[in-house]
Amino acid sequence: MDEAPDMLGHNAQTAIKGIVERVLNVEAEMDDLKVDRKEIYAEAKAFGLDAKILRKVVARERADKAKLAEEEALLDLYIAAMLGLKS
Amino acid sequence: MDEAPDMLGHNAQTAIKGIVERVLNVEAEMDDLKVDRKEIYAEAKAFGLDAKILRKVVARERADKAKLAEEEALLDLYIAAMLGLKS
Amino acid sequence: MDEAPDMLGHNAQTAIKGIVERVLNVEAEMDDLKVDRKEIYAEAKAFGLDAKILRKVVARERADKAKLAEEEALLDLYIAAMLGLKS
Amino acid sequence: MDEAPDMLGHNAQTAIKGIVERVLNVEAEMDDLKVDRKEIYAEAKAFGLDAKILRKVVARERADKAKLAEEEALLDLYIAAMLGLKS
DNA sequence: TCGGAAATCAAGACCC
DNA sequence: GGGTCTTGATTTCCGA
Repeated sequence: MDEAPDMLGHNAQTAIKGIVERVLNVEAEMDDLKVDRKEIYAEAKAFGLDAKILRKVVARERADKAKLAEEEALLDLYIAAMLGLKS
Repeated sequence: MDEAPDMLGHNAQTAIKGIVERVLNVEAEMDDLKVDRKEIYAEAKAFGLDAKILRKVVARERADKAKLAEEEALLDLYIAAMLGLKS
Repeated sequence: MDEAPDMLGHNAQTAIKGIVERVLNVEAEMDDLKVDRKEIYAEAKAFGLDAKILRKVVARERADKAKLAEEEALLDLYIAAMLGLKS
Repeated sequence: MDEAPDMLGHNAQTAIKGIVERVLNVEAEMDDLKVDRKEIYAEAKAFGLDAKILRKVVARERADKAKLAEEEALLDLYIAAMLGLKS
């Protein structure tokens, strides 16, 4: 099961190999970050903080930021529309 | 949960703020990586590759690597068990 | 969620009652099996075996079996992809 | 990695094999039950019921039953204690 | 766009 | 009670 089926062109094989490699690298970095986050929460817990609550706070912050970004985008859209009306 | 929010000491407040900030930073990096990965798959698709299969391949690679790590752990466990038999 | 509980028709009430009853029965059986499993491990421990390792062995067996099923699925995927290339 | 380490006695090997086999059987039955439960919820959904709410109902029922059993046990304890006082 | 399938994330259960 | 691991919920992604 490990031999490459040579019905695929070399180009395709190379491309696949490259793609898989790059994704693996990205996911490895993501794993590292997950470890980091876990450590932060562990640290918080050791400090006497409730991780569960902290997660909620973080989630809320993220939602707020997303909302701001969305409003920003909407604003841009309005501006573009107004500018379009002028022309 | 039994005390009002504003009864938290300054230390706690500072700690919470710091924790949340750090987690937000880490998660922002994770979001970037997710974007990267998505772009890689999009690129692959544009190249004519099947993203679904690529995901499977990546998953298998990761599983293989995880399995290796697990073998290590199991081996350690065996060793510990054998040493335990001696005592 | 927008209507008061007692506005449910009799059909719905009967259905809910039946569903819940059946799930409870199934989960009761699952609880029994959990007890069985626990007893088996207790027995093994009494025999001088390390339950922790036994769990690992069981997990590995299950993973192996799952892997076989996954191979099938992956193969199907490959076949589908190849057939797709024809069209 | 598949050859049995013959440092284990035949008794132990047989015992391990039997234990693992029995646990696997029990877990296979548990898997079947999980499938059953999933099907019941799917059926409920097809009937127009909200699976999430149903899960909460089931959980509450289970908690109630557990509480009853606990009270029952406590009652038995009291009875035993009273009988003990007589003797 | 909707609906199901898959990945990610949080919560609960279980063992020690 | 603490840590780990399974399980359930949420979100995301792809195809019809």
